[in-house]
Amino acid sequence: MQQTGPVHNPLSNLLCIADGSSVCAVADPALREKIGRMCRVRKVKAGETVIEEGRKRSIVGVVSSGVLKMAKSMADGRQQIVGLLLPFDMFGRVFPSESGSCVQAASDSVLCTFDRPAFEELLRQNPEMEHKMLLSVLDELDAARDWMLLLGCQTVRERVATFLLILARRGSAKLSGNAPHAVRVRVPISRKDMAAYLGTTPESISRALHKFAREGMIKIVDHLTFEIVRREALVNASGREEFDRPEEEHRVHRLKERGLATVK
Amino acid sequence: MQQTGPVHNPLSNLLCIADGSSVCAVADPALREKIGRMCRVRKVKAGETVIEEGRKRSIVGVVSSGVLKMAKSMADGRQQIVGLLLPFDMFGRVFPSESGSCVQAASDSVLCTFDRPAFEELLRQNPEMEHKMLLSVLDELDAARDWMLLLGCQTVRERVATFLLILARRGSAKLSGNAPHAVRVRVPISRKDMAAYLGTTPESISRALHKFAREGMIKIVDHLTFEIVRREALVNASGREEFDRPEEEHRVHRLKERGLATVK
DNA sequence: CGGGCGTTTGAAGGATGTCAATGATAGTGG
DNA sequence: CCACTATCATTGACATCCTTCAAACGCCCG
Repeated sequence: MQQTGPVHNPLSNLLCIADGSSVCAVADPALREKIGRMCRVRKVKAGETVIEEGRKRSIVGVVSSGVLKMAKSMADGRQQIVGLLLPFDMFGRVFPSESGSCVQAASDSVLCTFDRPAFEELLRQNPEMEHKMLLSVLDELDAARDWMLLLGCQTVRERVATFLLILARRGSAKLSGNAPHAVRVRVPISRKDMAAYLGTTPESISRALHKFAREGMIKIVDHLTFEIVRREALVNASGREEFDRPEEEHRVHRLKERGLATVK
Repeated sequence: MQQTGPVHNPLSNLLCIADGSSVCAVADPALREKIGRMCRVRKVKAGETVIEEGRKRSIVGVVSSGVLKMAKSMADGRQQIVGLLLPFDMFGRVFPSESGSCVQAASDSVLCTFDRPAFEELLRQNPEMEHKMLLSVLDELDAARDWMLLLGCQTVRERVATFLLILARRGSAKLSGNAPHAVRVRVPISRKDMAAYLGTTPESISRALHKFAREGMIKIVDHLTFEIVRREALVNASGREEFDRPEEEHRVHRLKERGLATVK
Protein backbone atom coordinates (compact mmCIF):
# COMPACT_ATOMS: atom_id res chain seq x y z
CA MET A 1 0.00 0.00 0.00
CA GLN A 2 2.90 2.28 0.77
CA GLN A 3 4.48 3.59 -2.41
CA THR A 4 8.19 4.08 -2.03
CA GLY A 5 9.50 4.66 -5.52
CA PRO A 6 9.41 7.90 -7.50
CA VAL A 7 6.05 8.76 -8.98
CA HIS A 8 4.98 11.27 -11.55
CA ASN A 9 2.19 13.27 -10.02
CA PRO A 10 1.07 16.68 -11.26
CA LEU A 11 -1.14 17.16 -8.25
CA SER A 12 1.83 17.40 -6.02
CA ASN A 13 2.92 20.59 -7.71
CA LEU A 14 0.68 22.44 -5.40
CA LEU A 15 2.68 21.24 -2.48
CA CYS A 16 5.96 22.80 -3.45
CA ILE A 17 4.56 25.83 -5.22
CA ALA A 18 1.85 26.74 -2.79
CA ASP A 19 3.90 28.47 -0.14
CA GLY A 20 4.48 32.08 -1.04
CA SER A 21 8.00 32.16 0.32
CA SER A 22 9.06 29.02 -1.51
CA VAL A 23 11.71 29.07 -4.18
CA CYS A 24 9.27 27.41 -6.56
CA ALA A 25 6.53 29.95 -5.99
CA VAL A 26 6.92 31.72 -9.33
CA ALA A 27 4.31 33.79 -11.06
CA ASP A 28 4.71 32.65 -14.65
CA PRO A 29 2.15 29.87 -15.34
CA ALA A 30 4.33 28.30 -18.04
CA LEU A 31 7.18 28.05 -15.59
CA ARG A 32 4.95 26.56 -12.94
CA GLU A 33 3.87 24.04 -15.47
CA LYS A 34 7.48 23.21 -16.25
CA ILE A 35 8.37 22.86 -12.60
CA GLY A 36 5.40 20.60 -12.18
CA ARG A 37 6.61 18.29 -14.93
CA MET A 38 10.09 18.12 -13.46
CA CYS A 39 8.87 17.28 -10.01
CA ARG A 40 8.55 13.71 -8.81
CA VAL A 41 6.77 12.64 -5.69
CA ARG A 42 8.49 10.21 -3.42
CA LYS A 43 7.28 8.67 -0.22
CA VAL A 44 9.83 7.62 2.34
CA LYS A 45 9.52 5.81 5.62
CA ALA A 46 11.05 6.89 8.90
CA GLY A 47 14.74 6.12 8.96
CA GLU A 48 15.11 5.91 5.21
CA THR A 49 18.05 7.80 3.72
CA VAL A 50 17.18 10.35 1.06
CA ILE A 51 20.66 11.67 0.32
CA GLU A 52 23.91 10.06 1.37
CA GLU A 53 26.81 12.02 2.75
CA GLY A 54 29.31 13.10 0.10
CA ARG A 55 27.19 11.86 -2.73
CA LYS A 56 28.00 13.46 -6.06
CA ARG A 57 24.99 13.01 -8.28
CA SER A 58 21.86 13.50 -6.33
CA ILE A 59 18.61 15.28 -5.96
CA VAL A 60 17.12 18.35 -4.43
CA GLY A 61 13.56 18.65 -3.31
CA VAL A 62 10.89 20.05 -1.07
CA VAL A 63 9.31 18.39 1.92
CA SER A 64 5.57 17.96 1.41
CA SER A 65 4.79 16.27 4.68
CA GLY A 66 6.76 14.71 7.49
CA VAL A 67 10.12 15.62 8.95
CA LEU A 68 13.59 15.10 7.55
CA LYS A 69 16.85 15.49 9.40
CA MET A 70 20.04 16.73 7.83
CA ALA A 71 23.12 15.39 9.59
CA LYS A 72 26.89 15.38 9.42
CA SER A 73 28.94 12.66 10.99
CA MET A 74 32.49 11.92 12.01
CA ALA A 75 34.51 8.84 11.18
CA ASP A 76 33.86 7.23 14.55
CA GLY A 77 30.12 7.63 14.26
CA ARG A 78 29.47 10.76 16.26
CA GLN A 79 26.71 12.65 14.59
CA GLN A 80 25.41 16.19 14.54
CA ILE A 81 22.05 17.12 13.13
CA VAL A 82 22.54 20.41 11.34
CA GLY A 83 18.95 21.02 10.39
CA LEU A 84 15.43 19.76 10.66
CA LEU A 85 13.41 19.91 7.48
CA LEU A 86 9.70 20.54 7.76
CA PRO A 87 7.03 20.91 5.09
CA PHE A 88 7.93 23.54 2.48
CA ASP A 89 11.60 23.36 3.35
CA MET A 90 14.01 22.53 0.58
CA PHE A 91 16.70 19.91 0.95
CA GLY A 92 19.76 18.94 -1.05
CA ARG A 93 22.67 21.00 -2.21
CA VAL A 94 22.51 22.94 -5.44
CA PHE A 95 25.67 23.62 -7.40
CA PRO A 96 28.88 21.67 -7.16
CA SER A 97 30.49 20.97 -3.85
CA GLU A 98 31.74 17.94 -2.02
CA SER A 99 30.46 19.10 1.30
CA GLY A 100 28.56 16.33 2.96
CA SER A 101 25.50 16.09 4.98
CA CYS A 102 23.14 13.19 4.70
CA VAL A 103 19.41 13.63 4.70
CA GLN A 104 17.22 11.08 6.38
CA ALA A 105 13.55 10.81 7.10
CA ALA A 106 12.81 11.36 10.79
CA SER A 107 9.22 10.30 10.21
CA ASP A 108 7.28 8.88 7.31
CA SER A 109 7.37 11.67 4.77
CA VAL A 110 6.32 12.75 1.33
CA LEU A 111 8.84 14.56 -0.81
CA CYS A 112 8.73 16.48 -4.01
CA THR A 113 12.06 15.85 -5.71
CA PHE A 114 14.01 17.21 -8.66
CA ASP A 115 17.00 15.97 -10.51
CA ARG A 116 19.74 18.25 -9.25
CA PRO A 117 21.34 19.26 -12.56
CA ALA A 118 17.93 19.94 -14.04
CA PHE A 119 16.94 22.08 -11.10
CA GLU A 120 20.16 24.01 -11.33
CA GLU A 121 19.52 24.66 -14.98
CA LEU A 122 16.10 25.95 -14.03
CA LEU A 123 17.65 28.34 -11.55
CA ARG A 124 20.22 29.60 -14.02
CA GLN A 125 17.53 30.39 -16.53
CA ASN A 126 15.30 32.15 -14.05
CA PRO A 127 17.11 34.83 -12.10
CA GLU A 128 14.00 35.48 -10.07
CA MET A 129 14.04 31.92 -8.82
CA GLU A 130 17.70 32.11 -8.16
CA HIS A 131 17.12 35.27 -6.19
CA LYS A 132 14.58 33.52 -4.04
CA MET A 133 17.01 30.72 -3.56
CA LEU A 134 19.61 33.21 -2.39
CA LEU A 135 17.22 34.69 0.15
CA SER A 136 16.37 31.24 1.34
CA VAL A 137 19.99 30.20 1.73
CA LEU A 138 20.73 33.42 3.57
CA ASP A 139 18.04 32.57 6.07
CA GLU A 140 19.49 29.13 6.48
CA LEU A 141 22.86 30.66 7.11
CA ASP A 142 21.41 32.87 9.81
CA ALA A 143 19.79 29.85 11.38
CA ALA A 144 23.00 27.85 11.24
CA ARG A 145 24.89 30.64 12.97
CA ASP A 146 22.25 30.96 15.59
CA TRP A 147 22.65 27.26 16.24
CA MET A 148 26.39 27.76 16.56
CA LEU A 149 25.61 30.17 19.37
CA LEU A 150 23.45 27.54 21.00
CA LEU A 151 26.06 24.81 20.67
CA GLY A 152 29.00 26.96 21.63
CA CYS A 153 27.62 29.04 24.47
CA GLN A 154 24.57 27.48 26.05
CA THR A 155 24.32 24.79 28.68
CA VAL A 156 22.33 21.65 27.98
CA ARG A 157 19.52 22.93 30.15
CA GLU A 158 19.40 26.16 28.18
CA ARG A 159 19.51 24.31 24.88
CA VAL A 160 16.55 22.15 25.75
CA ALA A 161 14.53 25.16 26.90
CA THR A 162 15.44 27.01 23.71
CA PHE A 163 14.43 24.06 21.59
CA LEU A 164 11.02 23.80 23.23
CA LEU A 165 10.43 27.52 22.86
CA ILE A 166 11.33 27.48 19.19
CA LEU A 167 8.93 24.65 18.55
CA ALA A 168 6.26 26.38 20.59
CA ARG A 169 6.72 29.62 18.72
CA ARG A 170 6.41 27.97 15.36
CA GLY A 171 3.53 25.76 16.35
CA SER A 172 1.51 28.43 18.04
CA ALA A 173 2.30 31.18 15.60
CA LYS A 174 -1.26 31.49 14.42
CA LEU A 175 -3.53 29.99 17.03
CA SER A 176 -2.27 31.80 20.10
CA GLY A 177 -4.50 34.81 19.71
CA ASN A 178 -4.13 35.75 23.34
CA ALA A 179 -4.06 32.56 25.33
CA PRO A 180 -0.55 32.24 26.71
CA HIS A 181 -1.46 29.63 29.30
CA ALA A 182 -0.73 26.06 28.35
CA VAL A 183 0.81 25.90 24.93
CA ARG A 184 1.17 22.36 23.71
CA VAL A 185 4.34 21.37 21.93
CA ARG A 186 4.88 18.23 19.95
CA VAL A 187 8.49 17.32 19.33
CA PRO A 188 8.80 15.73 15.90
CA ILE A 189 11.91 13.65 16.60
CA SER A 190 13.22 10.99 18.96
CA ARG A 191 15.35 11.65 22.05
CA LYS A 192 18.38 10.42 20.21
CA ASP A 193 17.79 12.88 17.39
CA MET A 194 17.10 15.67 19.84
CA ALA A 195 20.42 14.86 21.44
CA ALA A 196 22.22 14.89 18.11
CA TYR A 197 20.56 18.18 17.27
CA LEU A 198 21.35 19.83 20.58
CA GLY A 199 24.88 18.47 20.81
CA THR A 200 24.35 16.31 23.86
CA THR A 201 23.11 12.85 24.89
CA PRO A 202 19.62 11.36 25.20
CA GLU A 203 20.18 10.95 28.93
CA SER A 204 20.93 14.61 29.43
CA ILE A 205 17.89 15.59 27.40
CA SER A 206 15.71 13.37 29.49
CA ARG A 207 17.09 14.76 32.72
CA ALA A 208 16.64 18.33 31.61
CA LEU A 209 13.05 17.75 30.55
CA HIS A 210 12.09 16.02 33.77
CA LYS A 211 13.78 18.71 35.79
CA PHE A 212 11.66 21.32 34.02
CA ALA A 213 8.63 19.22 34.83
CA ARG A 214 9.60 18.93 38.51
CA GLU A 215 10.08 22.67 38.59
CA GLY A 216 6.61 23.16 37.22
CA MET A 217 7.65 24.87 34.02
CA ILE A 218 6.32 22.21 31.72
CA LYS A 219 4.04 19.21 31.90
CA ILE A 220 5.09 16.03 30.21
CA VAL A 221 2.11 14.65 28.33
CA ASP A 222 3.97 11.83 26.66
CA HIS A 223 7.51 11.21 25.42
CA LEU A 224 7.08 13.65 22.59
CA THR A 225 4.41 16.02 23.83
CA PHE A 226 4.76 18.78 26.38
CA GLU A 227 2.74 21.61 27.74
CA ILE A 228 4.48 24.82 28.53
CA VAL A 229 3.02 25.87 31.85
CA ARG A 230 5.22 28.71 33.05
CA ARG A 231 6.52 30.23 29.89
CA GLU A 232 8.45 33.10 31.43
CA ALA A 233 10.33 30.66 33.63
CA LEU A 234 11.23 28.58 30.60
CA VAL A 235 12.35 31.67 28.72
CA ASN A 236 14.49 32.55 31.67
CA ALA A 237 15.95 29.04 31.73
CA SER A 238 16.77 29.33 28.04
CA GLY A 239 19.02 32.31 28.64
CA ARG A 240 17.57 33.93 25.53
CA GLU A 241 15.80 37.23 25.58
CA GLU A 242 14.39 36.94 22.11
CA PHE A 243 11.47 34.96 23.47
CA ASP A 244 10.50 37.72 25.85
CA ARG A 245 7.57 39.03 23.85
CA PRO A 246 5.13 36.22 23.23
CA GLU A 247 3.64 37.46 19.96
CA GLU A 248 2.97 40.11 17.36
CA GLU A 249 6.52 41.25 16.96
CA HIS A 250 7.18 37.74 15.93
CA ARG A 251 5.42 38.08 12.66
CA VAL A 252 8.54 39.86 11.58
CA HIS A 253 10.60 36.98 12.83
CA ARG A 254 8.82 34.38 10.83
CA LEU A 255 11.49 33.91 8.24
CA LYS A 256 13.94 33.28 10.96
CA GLU A 257 11.72 30.77 12.66
CA ARG A 258 11.66 28.89 9.47
CA GLY A 259 15.36 28.62 9.94
CA LEU A 260 14.90 25.84 12.41
CA ALA A 261 14.22 23.58 9.53
CA THR A 262 16.00 25.49 6.97
CA VAL A 263 15.92 25.28 3.30
CA LYS A 264 18.30 24.98 0.53
CA MET B 1 49.04 58.99 9.79
CA GLN B 2 46.37 56.36 10.16
CA GLN B 3 43.33 57.17 8.07
CA THR B 4 40.18 55.89 9.67
CA GLY B 5 37.33 57.46 7.76
CA PRO B 6 35.92 56.33 4.43
CA VAL B 7 38.02 57.23 1.43
CA HIS B 8 37.31 57.22 -2.26
CA ASN B 9 40.08 55.26 -3.86
CA PRO B 10 39.92 53.76 -7.34
CA LEU B 11 43.11 51.83 -6.79
CA SER B 12 41.44 49.70 -4.21
CA ASN B 13 39.12 48.25 -6.78
CA LEU B 14 41.78 45.77 -7.58
CA LEU B 15 41.56 44.42 -4.09
CA CYS B 16 37.96 43.33 -4.23
CA ILE B 17 37.82 42.48 -7.89
CA ALA B 18 41.13 40.74 -8.25
CA ASP B 19 40.23 37.38 -6.82
CA GLY B 20 38.63 35.18 -9.42
CA SER B 21 36.21 33.61 -7.02
CA SER B 22 35.01 36.91 -5.62
CA VAL B 23 31.48 38.10 -6.11
CA CYS B 24 32.85 41.30 -7.62
CA ALA B 25 35.04 39.52 -10.15
CA VAL B 26 32.88 40.31 -13.14
CA ALA B 27 33.99 40.35 -16.73
CA ASP B 28 32.25 43.45 -18.01
CA PRO B 29 34.66 46.43 -17.82
CA ALA B 30 31.82 48.94 -17.45
CA LEU B 31 30.49 47.04 -14.51
CA ARG B 32 33.89 46.82 -12.92
CA GLU B 33 34.15 50.54 -13.33
CA LYS B 34 30.81 51.01 -11.66
CA ILE B 35 31.73 48.75 -8.78
CA GLY B 36 34.92 50.68 -8.40
CA ARG B 37 33.06 53.93 -8.05
CA MET B 38 30.69 52.49 -5.46
CA CYS B 39 33.45 51.09 -3.35
CA ARG B 40 34.93 53.01 -0.46
CA VAL B 41 38.09 52.09 1.34
CA ARG B 42 38.05 52.12 5.08
CA LYS B 43 40.84 51.38 7.50
CA VAL B 44 39.95 50.05 10.90
CA LYS B 45 42.04 49.34 13.95
CA ALA B 46 41.98 46.15 15.96
CA GLY B 47 38.93 46.00 18.16
CA GLU B 48 36.97 48.51 16.16
CA THR B 49 33.38 47.57 15.36
CA VAL B 50 32.46 47.56 11.69
CA ILE B 51 28.84 46.44 11.97
CA GLU B 52 26.79 46.39 15.15
CA GLU B 53 24.52 43.52 16.05
CA GLY B 54 20.94 43.99 14.92
CA ARG B 55 21.74 47.13 13.00
CA LYS B 56 19.25 48.01 10.34
CA ARG B 57 20.95 50.26 7.83
CA SER B 58 24.46 49.15 7.25
CA ILE B 59 27.12 48.20 4.83
CA VAL B 60 28.56 45.21 3.11
CA GLY B 61 32.12 44.86 2.00
CA VAL B 62 35.18 42.87 1.27
CA VAL B 63 38.24 42.45 3.46
CA SER B 64 41.34 43.74 1.73
CA SER B 65 43.81 43.02 4.48
CA GLY B 66 43.66 42.02 8.10
CA VAL B 67 41.21 39.80 9.92
CA LEU B 68 37.64 40.47 10.98
CA LYS B 69 35.56 38.42 13.34
CA MET B 70 31.83 37.92 13.04
CA ALA B 71 30.19 37.24 16.37
CA LYS B 72 26.83 36.68 17.98
CA SER B 73 26.24 37.28 21.64
CA MET B 74 23.75 36.53 24.35
CA ALA B 75 22.18 38.96 26.74
CA ASP B 76 24.55 38.09 29.55
CA GLY B 77 27.62 38.66 27.44
CA ARG B 78 28.53 35.16 26.34
CA GLN B 79 29.83 35.37 22.83
CA GLN B 80 30.27 33.00 19.93
CA ILE B 81 32.41 33.85 16.95
CA VAL B 82 30.56 32.48 13.96
CA GLY B 83 33.15 33.29 11.36
CA LEU B 84 36.59 34.64 10.72
CA LEU B 85 36.89 36.93 7.74
CA LEU B 86 40.14 36.95 5.84
CA PRO B 87 41.19 38.92 2.77
CA PHE B 88 38.72 38.49 -0.13
CA ASP B 89 35.96 37.39 2.21
CA MET B 90 32.75 39.36 2.12
CA PHE B 91 31.08 40.61 5.26
CA GLY B 92 27.68 42.07 6.03
CA ARG B 93 24.25 40.77 5.26
CA VAL B 94 22.60 41.47 1.93
CA PHE B 95 18.85 41.71 1.69
CA PRO B 96 16.53 42.46 4.56
CA SER B 97 16.80 40.59 7.79
CA GLU B 98 17.28 41.54 11.36
CA SER B 99 19.46 38.61 12.11
CA GLY B 100 22.33 39.86 14.15
CA SER B 101 25.96 39.27 14.17
CA CYS B 102 28.38 42.03 14.82
CA VAL B 103 31.55 42.38 12.81
CA GLN B 104 34.71 43.57 14.51
CA ALA B 105 38.29 43.96 13.44
CA ALA B 106 40.47 41.28 15.02
CA SER B 107 43.55 43.08 13.72
CA ASP B 108 44.19 46.36 11.97
CA SER B 109 42.46 45.92 8.66
CA VAL B 110 41.63 47.53 5.36
CA LEU B 111 38.13 47.13 4.04
CA CYS B 112 36.41 47.81 0.79
CA THR B 113 32.86 48.79 1.67
CA PHE B 114 29.59 49.35 -0.15
CA ASP B 115 26.35 50.91 0.87
CA ARG B 116 24.13 47.93 1.41
CA PRO B 117 21.03 49.02 -0.55
CA ALA B 118 23.24 50.11 -3.45
CA PHE B 119 25.02 46.80 -3.48
CA GLU B 120 21.76 44.92 -3.40
CA GLU B 121 20.57 46.92 -6.37
CA LEU B 122 23.75 45.96 -8.15
CA LEU B 123 23.07 42.31 -7.49
CA ARG B 124 19.49 42.51 -8.65
CA GLN B 125 20.57 44.03 -11.92
CA ASN B 126 23.33 41.52 -12.55
CA PRO B 127 22.16 37.93 -12.26
CA GLU B 128 25.68 36.72 -12.85
CA MET B 129 26.84 38.56 -9.74
CA GLU B 130 23.90 37.31 -7.80
CA HIS B 131 24.74 33.80 -8.90
CA LYS B 132 28.26 34.17 -7.60
CA MET B 133 26.84 35.51 -4.40
CA LEU B 134 24.66 32.43 -4.12
CA LEU B 135 27.63 30.14 -4.58
CA SER B 136 29.54 32.09 -1.99
CA VAL B 137 26.74 31.94 0.55
CA LEU B 138 26.34 28.22 -0.07
CA ASP B 139 29.97 27.74 0.80
CA GLU B 140 29.53 29.75 3.94
CA LEU B 141 26.58 27.61 4.85
CA ASP B 142 28.66 24.47 4.42
CA ALA B 143 31.32 25.98 6.61
CA ALA B 144 28.81 26.97 9.27
CA ARG B 145 27.43 23.44 9.38
CA ASP B 146 30.87 21.98 9.59
CA TRP B 147 31.46 24.24 12.56
CA MET B 148 28.25 22.98 14.11
CA LEU B 149 29.75 19.52 13.92
CA LEU B 150 32.85 20.80 15.65
CA LEU B 151 30.92 22.57 18.40
CA GLY B 152 28.40 19.81 18.91
CA CYS B 153 30.53 16.68 18.69
CA GLN B 154 34.20 17.37 19.27
CA THR B 155 36.11 17.69 22.53
CA VAL B 156 38.08 20.83 23.23
CA ARG B 157 41.28 18.99 22.46
CA GLU B 158 39.90 17.92 19.10
CA ARG B 159 38.65 21.38 18.33
CA VAL B 160 42.02 22.96 18.93
CA ALA B 161 43.76 20.36 16.78
CA THR B 162 41.20 20.88 14.03
CA PHE B 163 41.65 24.63 14.19
CA LEU B 164 45.41 24.37 13.82
CA LEU B 165 45.07 21.97 10.91
CA ILE B 166 42.62 24.22 9.12
CA LEU B 167 44.95 27.16 9.45
CA ALA B 168 47.86 25.04 8.34
CA ARG B 169 46.02 23.78 5.31
CA ARG B 170 45.04 27.22 4.23
CA GLY B 171 48.41 28.74 4.92
CA SER B 172 50.49 26.03 3.34
CA ALA B 173 48.14 25.28 0.50
CA LYS B 174 50.63 26.34 -2.13
CA LEU B 175 54.09 26.46 -0.64
CA SER B 176 54.35 22.97 0.82
CA GLY B 177 55.41 21.29 -2.38
CA ASN B 178 56.68 18.22 -0.62
CA ALA B 179 58.02 19.28 2.72
CA PRO B 180 55.67 17.87 5.31
CA HIS B 181 58.06 18.38 8.22
CA ALA B 182 57.60 21.52 10.23
CA VAL B 183 54.74 23.56 8.89
CA ARG B 184 54.51 26.91 10.59
CA VAL B 185 51.11 28.24 11.55
CA ARG B 186 50.30 31.74 12.61
CA VAL B 187 47.03 32.17 14.48
CA PRO B 188 45.48 35.50 13.54
CA ILE B 189 43.47 36.02 16.71
CA SER B 190 43.87 36.22 20.47
CA ARG B 191 43.28 33.37 22.90
CA LYS B 192 40.01 34.91 23.95
CA ASP B 193 38.83 35.02 20.36
CA MET B 194 40.04 31.49 19.75
CA ALA B 195 38.01 30.45 22.75
CA ALA B 196 34.92 32.26 21.50
CA TYR B 197 35.41 30.67 18.11
CA LEU B 198 35.88 27.14 19.43
CA GLY B 199 33.17 27.37 22.02
CA THR B 200 35.40 27.10 25.06
CA THR B 201 37.58 29.22 27.38
CA PRO B 202 41.03 30.75 26.97
CA GLU B 203 42.28 28.54 29.78
CA SER B 204 41.18 25.37 28.07
CA ILE B 205 42.75 26.50 24.81
CA SER B 206 46.01 27.20 26.56
CA ARG B 207 45.99 23.82 28.27
CA ALA B 208 45.25 21.97 25.05
CA LEU B 209 48.02 23.75 23.16
CA HIS B 210 50.63 23.13 25.83
CA LYS B 211 49.57 19.52 26.08
CA PHE B 212 50.16 19.13 22.35
CA ALA B 213 53.56 20.71 22.85
CA ARG B 214 54.43 18.35 25.73
CA GLU B 215 53.36 15.45 23.56
CA GLY B 216 55.70 16.60 20.83
CA MET B 217 53.05 17.23 18.23
CA ILE B 218 53.63 20.93 17.93
CA LYS B 219 56.23 23.44 18.96
CA ILE B 220 55.13 26.72 20.47
CA VAL B 221 57.14 29.49 18.87
CA ASP B 222 55.25 32.33 20.50
CA HIS B 223 51.71 32.92 21.70
CA LEU B 224 50.38 33.03 18.18
CA THR B 225 52.85 30.96 16.23
CA PHE B 226 53.19 27.20 16.17
CA GLU B 227 55.08 24.59 14.28
CA ILE B 228 53.33 21.38 13.44
CA VAL B 229 55.94 18.74 14.15
CA ARG B 230 54.04 15.47 14.04
CA ARG B 231 51.21 16.13 11.71
CA GLU B 232 49.71 12.66 11.67
CA ALA B 233 49.49 12.71 15.46
CA LEU B 234 47.71 16.04 15.34
CA VAL B 235 45.33 14.76 12.68
CA ASN B 236 44.64 11.82 14.90
CA ALA B 237 44.01 14.10 17.86
CA SER B 238 41.58 16.13 15.79
CA GLY B 239 39.36 13.12 15.23
CA ARG B 240 38.92 14.20 11.62
CA GLU B 241 39.90 12.05 8.70
CA GLU B 242 39.62 14.78 6.14
CA PHE B 243 43.14 15.93 6.99
CA ASP B 244 44.63 12.56 6.22
CA ARG B 245 46.17 13.65 2.94
CA PRO B 246 48.38 16.71 3.27
CA GLU B 247 47.19 18.43 0.06
CA GLU B 248 45.27 18.40 -3.18
CA GLU B 249 45.61 14.63 -3.42
CA HIS B 250 43.17 14.78 -0.62
CA ARG B 251 40.31 15.65 -2.89
CA VAL B 252 41.19 12.96 -5.39
CA HIS B 253 41.80 10.48 -2.67
CA ARG B 254 38.44 10.99 -1.11
CA LEU B 255 36.59 10.51 -4.33
CA LYS B 256 38.42 7.31 -4.96
CA GLU B 257 37.59 6.02 -1.54
CA ARG B 258 34.00 6.41 -2.46
CA GLY B 259 34.47 4.33 -5.56
CA LEU B 260 34.37 7.12 -8.08
CA ALA B 261 37.00 6.37 -10.64
CA THR B 262 36.95 9.61 -12.56
CA VAL B 263 38.61 12.75 -11.41
CA LYS B 264 38.12 16.14 -12.81
C1' DC C 1 3.12 -13.31 26.18
C1' DG C 2 7.92 -12.24 25.13
C1' DG C 3 11.49 -9.73 22.71
C1' DG C 4 13.39 -5.49 21.30
C1' DC C 5 13.83 -0.75 21.24
C1' DG C 6 13.48 3.73 23.18
C1' DT C 7 13.24 6.22 27.49
C1' DT C 8 14.21 6.94 32.15
C1' DT C 9 16.91 6.77 36.36
C1' DG C 10 20.95 6.14 39.26
C1' DA C 11 25.85 6.13 40.34
C1' DA C 12 30.55 7.29 39.24
C1' DG C 13 34.09 9.41 36.84
C1' DG C 14 35.98 12.71 33.69
C1' DA C 15 36.33 16.78 31.07
C1' DT C 16 35.91 21.43 31.24
C1' DG C 17 34.48 25.77 33.33
C1' DT C 18 35.55 28.89 37.18
C1' DC C 19 38.36 31.37 40.27
C1' DA C 20 42.62 33.12 41.60
C1' DA C 21 47.48 33.99 41.34
C1' DT C 22 51.54 34.44 38.63
C1' DG C 23 54.17 35.50 34.59
C1' DA C 24 54.88 37.67 30.10
C1' DT C 25 54.27 41.52 26.86
C1' DA C 26 53.37 45.84 25.02
C1' DG C 27 52.20 50.42 25.18
C1' DT C 28 52.66 54.93 28.00
C1' DG C 29 54.59 58.63 29.99
C1' DG C 30 58.17 60.41 32.72
C1' DC D 1 65.75 54.47 28.53
C1' DC D 2 63.28 52.97 32.30
C1' DA D 3 59.63 52.02 35.36
C1' DC D 4 54.60 51.48 35.35
C1' DT D 5 50.40 49.94 34.14
C1' DA D 6 47.14 47.31 31.54
C1' DT D 7 46.22 43.47 29.07
C1' DC D 8 46.87 38.92 27.78
C1' DA D 9 48.59 34.19 28.56
C1' DT D 10 49.65 30.58 31.65
C1' DT D 11 49.20 27.59 35.59
C1' DG D 12 47.07 25.44 39.56
C1' DA D 13 43.23 24.16 42.57
C1' DC D 14 38.62 23.33 42.78
C1' DA D 15 33.64 22.89 41.58
C1' DT D 16 30.29 21.11 38.56
C1' DC D 17 28.10 19.96 34.64
C1' DC D 18 27.83 16.39 31.73
C1' DT D 19 28.97 11.99 29.75
C1' DT D 20 29.37 7.22 30.49
C1' DC D 21 27.96 2.90 32.08
C1' DA D 22 24.39 0.00 33.83
C1' DA D 23 19.99 -1.35 34.96
C1' DA D 24 15.06 -0.82 35.19
C1' DC D 25 10.95 0.56 33.00
C1' DG D 26 7.47 1.18 29.49
C1' DC D 27 5.70 0.41 25.03
C1' DC D 28 4.93 -1.47 20.51
C1' DC D 29 4.61 -5.39 17.59
C1' DG D 30 5.01 -9.94 16.35
